[in-house]
Amino acid sequence: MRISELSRRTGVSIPTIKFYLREELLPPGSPKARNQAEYGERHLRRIWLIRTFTTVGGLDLSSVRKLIQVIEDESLPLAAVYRILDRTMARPPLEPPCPDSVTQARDQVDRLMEQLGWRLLDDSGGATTLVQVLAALRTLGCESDLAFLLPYARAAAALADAELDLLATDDGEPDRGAAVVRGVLLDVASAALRRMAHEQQVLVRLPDAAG
Amino acid sequence: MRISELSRRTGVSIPTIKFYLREELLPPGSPKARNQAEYGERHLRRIWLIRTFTTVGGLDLSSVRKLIQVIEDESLPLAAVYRILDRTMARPPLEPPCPDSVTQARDQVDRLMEQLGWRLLDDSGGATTLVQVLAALRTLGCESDLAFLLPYARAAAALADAELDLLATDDGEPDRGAAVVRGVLLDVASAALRRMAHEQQVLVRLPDAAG
DNA sequence: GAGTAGTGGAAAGTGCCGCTGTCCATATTT
DNA sequence: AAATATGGACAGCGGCACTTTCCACTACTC
Repeated sequence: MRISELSRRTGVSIPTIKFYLREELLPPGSPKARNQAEYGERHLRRIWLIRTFTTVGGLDLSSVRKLIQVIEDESLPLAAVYRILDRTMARPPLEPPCPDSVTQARDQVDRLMEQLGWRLLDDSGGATTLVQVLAALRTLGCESDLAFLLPYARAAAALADAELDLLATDDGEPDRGAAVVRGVLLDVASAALRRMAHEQQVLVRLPDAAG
Repeated sequence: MRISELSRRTGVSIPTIKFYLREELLPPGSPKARNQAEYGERHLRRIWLIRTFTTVGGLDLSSVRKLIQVIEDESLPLAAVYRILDRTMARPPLEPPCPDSVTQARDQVDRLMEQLGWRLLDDSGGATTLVQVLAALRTLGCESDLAFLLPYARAAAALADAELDLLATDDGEPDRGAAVVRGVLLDVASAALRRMAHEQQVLVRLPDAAG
C-alpha cells in the first residue's frame, strides 16, 4: 500500500500523513525505491490510533506520542502503563487564581480519601486537580461537605474495576494497546455520561428547560 | 482602584488585563480622566471568574465569553442557563475516524437511555460524544455490554441532583452566577475524582504499580 | 516512449489562540 | 521638575497542528 491508499482508507490527507511521519508518530514504510515505500496494516492501525486519541480523546500530539511509546515498550509492566496513562489524561495543573484555600482544600481531599479507604500516590494528577477545584469552590463561597461525593466515587471505582476486568484474555498476556485505548475512551465516555446525567436532572427538576 | 492594583490583587499581568478589556471579557472601568479609569470589586470578581474558567475549567475564551453573557442576562430562565452550560462544557464533536459503527453505537446509547429511564434532548452534547466513543470502542473490537455503566450513570445523576439542591437560597432567587461556576467546577471535580478512582483500582489490582 | 499522475523528502508557510511588547500623549507621584 | 504610571491602539510572538510548495524521481497510461 502506498501513501495515497493509506490516505484514502484512513480519511487523513497525504500532507498530514507526511507530517505524522516526520514527527515519528508514524514509523516509515519499508522502502521499495528511492521514492517509493510500502505501508501496511500496522500503519493503518497507527493512524486510526492517532486520530482516535486526538479527535475522540482530545489529546495533543505530545500526549499521543507518549501513549504510543508506552504501548510499544513491551518491557514496561502493565501497572506502569496505567500509571503513565493516568498522568497523561490528567490535565497539567495550571496555577489557579486561588493561592489561599489550597491548604484547607488539601485537608478536605485527605479526609475524603480516608472515608473512601483510598490511598493514592503522592503525585496523583486527579488529586491535584481536585484540590484546585475545591479551593476555587471555597473562594466562591460554596464550601460544602464533600460527603455527597462518596457514592459517586464508589461508583467510579466500580467502573474502573470493570475496566480492569476487561484485561483478562484467552491467552495469559493482556493486550496493552487495547488497554490504553480503552482507558482513554472510557475516560471520555464517563465524562460524557456524567454530563448526560446532569442534562437529565436539569430536565427533570427544571421542566421548562425543554423550551 | 487602578489597573496596577487590579493586576497586583489578581496576579494577572497588566497587558493581559488590557487584552481582556479589549476583548470585552472585562467591562471598562468608570473613566476619571482621559487616561485614568476606576475599577471595582466587580472587576476583581470578573477576572477571578475568567481565570477560574480557563485555568481550572480548561475552557477557551469564547466559552468563557458565552458563560459570562449567560450569567449577565437576567432574563434567561435558569433552565436555559444550564442548557447552555451543558452545551458549552461538552467538547465540540470533531469527526472521529469511525464512520461505520456509529449507527450501532447510537442504538446502544438509546437502549442505555431506556434502561436508565432518561429522556434527553436530541442535541445533547454528551450523547453525541458517547456515541462517538462507543463507535471507536467497537472499531477497536471491544464492544461490550453497556450494563456495567448503569450504576455509574445513576450515581452521576444523584451527583447532579445534589448540585441542583445547592440552588436553594435564603431568598427565593437562586444565584445564577454561582450556579454556573459550580457547574463548571463540579464537572472538573467529578472527572478528577473518577481518575482518582481509576488510579486507586490500578494500585489495588496491580500491586507492583507503586514502583 | 512520451506524457501524466503519483511519490518521498525537505522546508517554509498558515491560521488560530492567548497573550505580550511597544509606543504615545497624558496624569500622578515624589 | 523628574520619574513613574495610565489608558488606548496596534503590532508581534510562541505554540500547535497542520498545509503548501517545491523538488527530483518513479510508475502507470496511452
